[in-house]
Amino acid sequence: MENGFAYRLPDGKVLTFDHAPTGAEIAAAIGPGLAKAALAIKVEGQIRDLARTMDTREAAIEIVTRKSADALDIIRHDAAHVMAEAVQELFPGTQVTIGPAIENGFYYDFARDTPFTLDDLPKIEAKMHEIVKRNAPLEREVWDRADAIKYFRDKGEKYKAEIIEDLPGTETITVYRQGEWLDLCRGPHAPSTGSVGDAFKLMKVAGAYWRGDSKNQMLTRIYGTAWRDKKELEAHLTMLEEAEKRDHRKLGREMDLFHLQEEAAGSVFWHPNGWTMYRALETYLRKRLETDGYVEVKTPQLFEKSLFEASGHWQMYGHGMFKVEVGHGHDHEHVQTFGIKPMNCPAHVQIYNHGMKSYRDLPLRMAEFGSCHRNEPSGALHGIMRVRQFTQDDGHIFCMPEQVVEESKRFCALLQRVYADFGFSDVKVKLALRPDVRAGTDEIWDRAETELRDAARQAGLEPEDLPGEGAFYGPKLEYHLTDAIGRTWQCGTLQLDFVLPERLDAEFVAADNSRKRPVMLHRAIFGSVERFIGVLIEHYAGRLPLWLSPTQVVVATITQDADGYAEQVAATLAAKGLRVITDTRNEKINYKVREHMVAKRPILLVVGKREAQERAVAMRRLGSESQTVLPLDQAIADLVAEAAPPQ
RNA sequence: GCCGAAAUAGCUCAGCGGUAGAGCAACUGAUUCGUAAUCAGUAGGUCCCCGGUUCAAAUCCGGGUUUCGGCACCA
Repeated sequence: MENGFAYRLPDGKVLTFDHAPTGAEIAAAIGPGLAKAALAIKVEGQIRDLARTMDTREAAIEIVTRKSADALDIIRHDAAHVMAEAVQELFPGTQVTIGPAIENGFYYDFARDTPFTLDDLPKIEAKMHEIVKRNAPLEREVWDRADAIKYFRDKGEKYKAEIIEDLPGTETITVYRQGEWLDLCRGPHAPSTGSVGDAFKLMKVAGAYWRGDSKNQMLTRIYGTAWRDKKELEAHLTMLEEAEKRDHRKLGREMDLFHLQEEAAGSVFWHPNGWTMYRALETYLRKRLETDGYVEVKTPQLFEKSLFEASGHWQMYGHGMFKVEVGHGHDHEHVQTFGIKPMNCPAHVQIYNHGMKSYRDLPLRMAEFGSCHRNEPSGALHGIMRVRQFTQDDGHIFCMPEQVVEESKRFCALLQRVYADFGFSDVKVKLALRPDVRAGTDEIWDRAETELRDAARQAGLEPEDLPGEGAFYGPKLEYHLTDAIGRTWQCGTLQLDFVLPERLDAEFVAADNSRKRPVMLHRAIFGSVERFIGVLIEHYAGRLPLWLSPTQVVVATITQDADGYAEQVAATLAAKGLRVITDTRNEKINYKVREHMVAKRPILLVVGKREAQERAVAMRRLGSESQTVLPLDQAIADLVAEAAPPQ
């Protein structure tokens, strides 16, 4: 096409023009219905405003409508702008900063002396609906850089001016106008504010630092959710309610698993039920580790600070450690400073260093359920997910450099096997690469990063790179699992360390009789046992698999006539190692059924006169509306098999 | 740590200057019942802590603690 313009649609059809058309013109050329429904145009995979004129003669294009996968981002970004306009109309003097689309919605950060409160949201929401109804066109304008800075500065929008100043010189400065209001924005946007529709809701207010830096001023952020239609919005709100029902703090209380209290903020009080679950989990993992060639150790809580100075932790993380000063001598005049361990690695190196190691001893896989304390910032604490005292299912593999890939691969396999036992089949891996401040040469980092990546790949996992996120002592693999409602949690980790063996002088005698440094792999599968239990509670919505359930079986009677038989059934089950309780209270069976189901007890065996006569039980499972009557012997055999931890 | 909100019986919550309340749970009694709440009664409180204002504070004000929602942090 010499002087023509040709654009290819997703179905392969090509549309031609004798001039450079706008996206809107292309949509109109396809059909009037589409022209009306169009929100934006995708040119070679890049989303643009419909009003923009095509700047290439040929391109693969696609019209984005409300139904498109990309529509939500546009709707949400538009909604953020509409919210900003609403806020500035209602609260003059409020400065705007940034307002992107995010997962499930959008937010906008405002600078204002008095932060917004929840009470402001209905007003803002009402104003937003008004602005959407005005349906003002969203018009893109290209501005001169200096003019733009002057404009925003004169208007008192110093944050916007600062954003422009920091944009690279090559960046085109664009502004979007919607009626009387305008905002600096890269776009793209739908043709008018009406496209936002009415399926949005403002959710919460929060503080957020300007540019995400805690040294900067705190802004006031408003979060909203926005969808294609009311039905989608309702579905999202229902999903949030579902997530709330799974909250481990709520279930932890209801199932009497644990509690937290003021005097020990960030430390868990495990109740008998929770501790039973905890021990079941620990026993299970201990078995897995044993099978995989680990030796288990136990190391101290408290260390003289010299050990942490030698390892480098005192200097790097001293601010987050709990420190203890102890006076010795007559008047306690000699003060000795200790630190409660925030991690187990220095202690494990001490065990490694005890006695000369030969290359024949490697790899040495050392595991510990190590209790650690970290003085987490108060705002970081969250139920048992983020605590100040936690137990790492920690492990360190001391190996020769040439064993790193094999050991990493082996660990990936073990981790995947463990996760699969809980139904976590979707595991994502991220590879945290060298940070700016780091130990070791570039050659060492090149090799370490490549080895971790290769090992993950060989284990069937494709890592996503996280540049700059690695620890100062080496790169790390982070394992993110996906729970039953699609949320991801980072639990496992595998970190390569070529600094600590050096600092703590770990060595082995090589085959050629020379002294060499082992490589250290730090690894954890659960991460923090506390947090993993929190994840499990939410993943299973409290309906734990039989082997993890604190109470596995309840034997409940219908009348007192069956009490003797019930005790007999319970005793038989207990003798087989099952955790069983009896409920012979003088209550109706309806009441008992409800109570045990609400308490999330997985198996209810109801016995009355009939069952006692026939040596049978009526089995009802949590989540089931019906029950099965079966012979006692069979029920016992079934339950014993089902209650075994994964093998 | 920062911004905002909250804290009342074991739990969920009402009360918002004038005698501390409800439902569920607990306890006692009656009921002996066939698969998600039987009935009646009894008992239960430093209204988070420390100050202040007031004739009078759960309530208003100040400081603190903890929790919640975010942000920042997460060896």
